[in-house]
Amino acid sequence: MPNVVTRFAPSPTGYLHVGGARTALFNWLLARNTGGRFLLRIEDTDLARSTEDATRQLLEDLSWLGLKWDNEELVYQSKRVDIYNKLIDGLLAKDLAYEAWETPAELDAMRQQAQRAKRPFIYRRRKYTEDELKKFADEGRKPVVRFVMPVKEYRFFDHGLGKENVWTGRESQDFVIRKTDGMPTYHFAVVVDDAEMGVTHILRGLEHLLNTFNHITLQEALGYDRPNYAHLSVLLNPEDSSKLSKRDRDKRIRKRAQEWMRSTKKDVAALASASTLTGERLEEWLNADTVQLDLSEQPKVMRVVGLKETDLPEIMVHDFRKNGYVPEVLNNFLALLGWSPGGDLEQMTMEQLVEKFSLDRLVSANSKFNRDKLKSFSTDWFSKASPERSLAAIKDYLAVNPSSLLNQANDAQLADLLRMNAGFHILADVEEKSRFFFIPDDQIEYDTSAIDKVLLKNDKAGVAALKAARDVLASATDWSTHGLETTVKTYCEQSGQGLGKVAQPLRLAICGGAVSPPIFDSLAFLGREKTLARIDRCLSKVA
RNA sequence: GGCCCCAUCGUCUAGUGGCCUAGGACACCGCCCUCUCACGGCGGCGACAGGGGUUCAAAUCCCCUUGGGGUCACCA
Repeated sequence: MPNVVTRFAPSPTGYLHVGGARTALFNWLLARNTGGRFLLRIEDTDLARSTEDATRQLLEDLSWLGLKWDNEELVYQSKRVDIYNKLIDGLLAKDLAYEAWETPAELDAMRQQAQRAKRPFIYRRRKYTEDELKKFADEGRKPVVRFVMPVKEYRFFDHGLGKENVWTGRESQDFVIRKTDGMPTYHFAVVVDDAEMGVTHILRGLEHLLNTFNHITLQEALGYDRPNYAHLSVLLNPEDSSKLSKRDRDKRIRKRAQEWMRSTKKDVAALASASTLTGERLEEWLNADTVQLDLSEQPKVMRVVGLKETDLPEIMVHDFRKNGYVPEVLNNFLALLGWSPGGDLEQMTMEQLVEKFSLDRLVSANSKFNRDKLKSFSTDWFSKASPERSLAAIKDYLAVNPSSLLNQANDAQLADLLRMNAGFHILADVEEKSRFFFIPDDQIEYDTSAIDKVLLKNDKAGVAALKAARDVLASATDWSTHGLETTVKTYCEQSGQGLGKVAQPLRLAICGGAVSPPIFDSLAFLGREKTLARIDRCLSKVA
């Protein structure tokens, strides 16, 4: 396959959705596999929705994934309006397109009428009388331009489905190619740009399957070659098989907020004062699925109802990054959704993915996005990654999590934390298990059920063990992981106790709970002074 | 609802007419390891949606049914 050119053409609506990331990845892989080019184009013809900030976020995610595009100059459709208009004027001159004057409201009424009559709404060309045209002009109406779709059979070969797609064209209608604001529609711009950029292969979501009939017809009218098409299966939510959507995170928060109000018997006013949002705003949000909290409001509610960032379903590439996934893992996992290298091979490097990728191994059935499997890929990846790569990963994680306490750690300490947490799934797990190191000694909060179980049970056996262990540690000469292990284990043997009887009280004293990295690593990392201070504070709490 | 696409364990998938008593991975369950949580090791549970054909032979080809998804914008 010589001279393959693929492209990714997102509309800038913020951070990159994983579905979009997979589309970008497949296009990138095909280009790399064939020695071709991968181009990036920004589809910003919807002026109301496109912002510079959104474009920046999109490029940030794409770069983070490592999907480098080959065009130095980004193509922005909004800057190419003159080109589209010239071509549209050409179609108008050839009568392959025409001006249509219905307002959105009128079209809406026509659709409703069709629906009531139980027939599909199909827009076909109609003649306007002189009077009508004069009336529209007097009203100051602006026309759209519609493309004449011939009523005939359409067909194209789909490399994703591996079959020819046929459409009778009975429902084909004259679709809009220029909006009243003078911008081309997606259908027009996409066809022109793909042709002008020399795109040979278009890999896109299955939701575009029917659009393809419009696009190939436009190509014929404009005299363009037809590119190769491959439509990719849709990524679905594992819970309800709905399409993976940004709203899923908001949905999760709303559900939890409702549970919280029910179980604590609190009302909206209580939630409002605790979260500092207005009751009005919360009321509106709680009662309508269509209303979403914005990114600054979400954390306020989450804190009150006890939701962590990692409890929310990751949807945007940025979400995965913030939770401590690494691009190699996300790419690997995404590649396996709707494609397979064959056989039992699953975990692959980017180089292997590039080498193995081919269109004839695309899988046509929709796939559910299984985060458990992604997480296990991450676990495996970190267990094999070099210390240097892992260190770079956690520094990137901390860069997008500026409020993390681990930002206080230097590189050597971060490397140490990664080592002692070996076996972790994602970097957010390292953070969760290590943040206690960086909390001031007098702000450690003790988990009451852990105190009962570890210290108070059996007539305060744990308290006695902790006191004894304090003395042993206070006189320890070697405060290294290994030295502490020798000291404490020797003490345990001499006093005839299992290590667990001593380690758990110590763990509770230094971190406030029953879970931490291995105890000797933890003690060594904390240091003698802080360790003893925390033990003393813990003992005074239970006294 | 019309039109279109799809269909192997709960999930991602291998399978391209005989190598299939259907393989792997995740999840789940049990045992082992163990200073906690994890990691790890060993084992287990678990699928060709249903019905008709074609063929010596069907998970694989064809048809119907059922189920799931997509799409019906001056959004992309």
